[in-house]
Amino acid sequence: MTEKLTPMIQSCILHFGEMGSRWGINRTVGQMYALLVLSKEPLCADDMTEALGISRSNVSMGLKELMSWELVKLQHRQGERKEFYTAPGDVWDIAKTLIEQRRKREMDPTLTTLRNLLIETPANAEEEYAQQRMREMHELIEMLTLWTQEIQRLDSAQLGKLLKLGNSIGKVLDMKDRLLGGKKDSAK
Amino acid sequence: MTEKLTPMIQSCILHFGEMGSRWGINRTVGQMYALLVLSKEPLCADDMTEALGISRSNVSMGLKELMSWELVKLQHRQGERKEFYTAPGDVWDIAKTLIEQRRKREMDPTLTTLRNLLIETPANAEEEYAQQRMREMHELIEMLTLWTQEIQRLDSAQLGKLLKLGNSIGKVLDMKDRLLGGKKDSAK
DNA sequence: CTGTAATTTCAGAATATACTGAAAACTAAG
DNA sequence: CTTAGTTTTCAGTATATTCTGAAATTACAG
Repeated sequence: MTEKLTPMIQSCILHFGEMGSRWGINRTVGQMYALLVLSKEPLCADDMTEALGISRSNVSMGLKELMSWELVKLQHRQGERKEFYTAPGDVWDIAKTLIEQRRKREMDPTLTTLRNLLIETPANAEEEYAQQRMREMHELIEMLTLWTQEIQRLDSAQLGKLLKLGNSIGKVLDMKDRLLGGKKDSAK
Repeated sequence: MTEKLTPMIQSCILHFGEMGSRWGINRTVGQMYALLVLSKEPLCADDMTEALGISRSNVSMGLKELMSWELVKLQHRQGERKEFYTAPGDVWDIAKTLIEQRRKREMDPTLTTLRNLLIETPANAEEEYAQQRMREMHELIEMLTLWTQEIQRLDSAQLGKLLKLGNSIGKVLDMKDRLLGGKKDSAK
């Protein structure tokens, strides 16, 4: 972090670096992405090298990772050999990508594993209990998966509406209760 | 992983170990927790040492971490010096705890940082743009925070209902649209 | 209180992850 | 086809994390 970044922007980049390591991505990749998000203009690899004070090769690997997450867009300029990179302009698009990628990396493999273990016949009482637990986990994770997929469908405009609604989910669930309300107990 | 665990249970434990490292917790802690969740009976530290083939001190540190996440319950048995540990019986309780803890560790600090940066006066056009981005992030993360807090309120029974509803969120959001529908465009 | 079963701590070793510089591999203008 | 600008790869190094055994501490049955 050697160069011409203002303190405000530096702080933000440093923070997302720290947070990055709490998510799957490492510090440097987190910093690179914060830098991209905060920059109005597309940046080339050398810009990032200079701004963050890390090696060119590190930037290259970081970009590779960000690409595999589909978090950056590439810009090819006429008559320029360099590639330029940007983050999507809409923060919600970024969040949706993150949510989807995390689902793919964290939930899908677990669902597969659990499914495979659940088709086995339990050999004893211990395994029977364990399978029951796995069944519950599978059900829950599958539901979370469905939710995240629904969330993918919302575009920014719809999101804006929900935002203005206040604590949307709560209200929306209440509505569900009222609408579906046929069942005699309201379970609250 | 040396002992008397059946292959099925072993596989599950190994998988959650791997996944653990993609979340904040490390492999061993992930394995320990899977072991606890799959065991009907409470386990003591030595049980885990033996089942997972890791050192006693490692188990101790892992338990400390699981306690800090509030993911394990402690059982003190009359006339026994040992402590015994269990995971909550309800998988949804576990998930809620995970969601809440992750919010505390990943979202809250970021909200604080962003808020602090947003009260500063931008020094130039660059900072103005950056602040705009930060404002959007802050708004989005704040909304996600609200959602997770609403989710905390659901108990297992309500969750079961939602589950049976199928792709609940989607339907529920449609309902919202229909209910609130005053606005002339349906934004779909 | 005492003695001992049990847990926790912690310095150092083992392992895993991140980073670098130099060299190889692209790529497109000329 | 050549060549210079640019990106990628990768072996080695630096850093960070995890794990262990031994010692210190705690807790409780007697």
